[in-house]
Amino acid sequence: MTLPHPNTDQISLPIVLGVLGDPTRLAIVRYLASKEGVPLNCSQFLDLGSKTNLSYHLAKLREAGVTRAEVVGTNRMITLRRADLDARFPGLLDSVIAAAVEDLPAVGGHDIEVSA
Amino acid sequence: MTLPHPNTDQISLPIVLGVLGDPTRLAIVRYLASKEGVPLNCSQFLDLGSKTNLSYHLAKLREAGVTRAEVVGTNRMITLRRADLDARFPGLLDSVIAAAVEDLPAVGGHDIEVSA
DNA sequence: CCAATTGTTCAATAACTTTTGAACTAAGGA
DNA sequence: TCCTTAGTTCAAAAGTTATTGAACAATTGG
Repeated sequence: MTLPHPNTDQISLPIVLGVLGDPTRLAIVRYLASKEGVPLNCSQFLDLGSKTNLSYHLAKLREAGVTRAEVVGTNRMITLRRADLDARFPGLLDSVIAAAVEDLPAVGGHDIEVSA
Repeated sequence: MTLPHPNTDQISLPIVLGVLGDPTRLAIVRYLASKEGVPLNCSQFLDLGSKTNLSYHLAKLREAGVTRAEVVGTNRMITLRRADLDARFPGLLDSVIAAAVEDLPAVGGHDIEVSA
C-alpha cells in the first residue's frame, strides 16, 4: 500500500503554485514546515477542515509533489518534500513559508512550538 | 483614467500564488521579468492568447498586485511590481521567475533578448 | 472475531475560472 | 470628422475546484 507521488523531475511549477494558492493548503504547508522532520498524520490538521476535505487537500499537495505521504498502519505520515522542491525550484519553498508565516494565521493551538 | 491596484499591504500571499499558478500568467510574468524596466503594452503578449483573454489574465495579475498598469493614451503600460512584491514577500518573485525560466517555454520569438 | 481508529472514495452540489465573440469606449492621426 | 488602434466589458458556455455526507476499506487492539 503506497500512494502515488510524482518524481522530482515531474514536479511542475504552475501546478505547485496553483496548489499553494489556497489558504487551507498553505496553512498545512506552513504547519508542516514548523514541524519539519516530524511526520504528522492527517488528524493534526482537523482544525483546518473536515476529514473528507483534508483528505482532498492532502491528496492535492501529494499529487503536486509538495508533500510525501507514507502509509504506516492506518496512518498516513505526511512530510514536506523539501529536498525535492529545493532541488527543483531553489529558494521557492523558503520564501513561500516565510511569507506564509507573516501573512497567515497559524494552525489553532500549535502556534509557536517548533519542537514537541 | 487610472485602473484599480491594491496597495502593497493589501497584497495577499494565497491570491498571488493562485494567480501565478496559471501557465499563461506565469509566461506573462516571466516575459515582464526579462524586460524589467521596459513598460510593455498588452499586444506584446498576443502569442499567449486572444486579446480578450489577455485582458482577463492581465486584470488578474493587476488585481493581485503582481503588475502595475499605467494608462498612456490608448495603451496600458504593464510593469512588474517588483519592489512591492520584494517588500511584502522577500525572495518570492526571484525564485518564481528563476523557476519559470527553467520550467516554461518562452514567449514566442522574444526569447533571450534582455535589452531591446 | 468485533469494535474502534484512520483515512479514502463516491456522488452531488455549489462556486469559481477560463475562454470566446460581439459590442463597446477612448485616444490619436489623416 | 472619420478611421484606426488599443484595450475593456458583457454574457454565455465549458471546465475545474471545493465542500459535504454516506459508505467503504484497512489496520490495530481487546
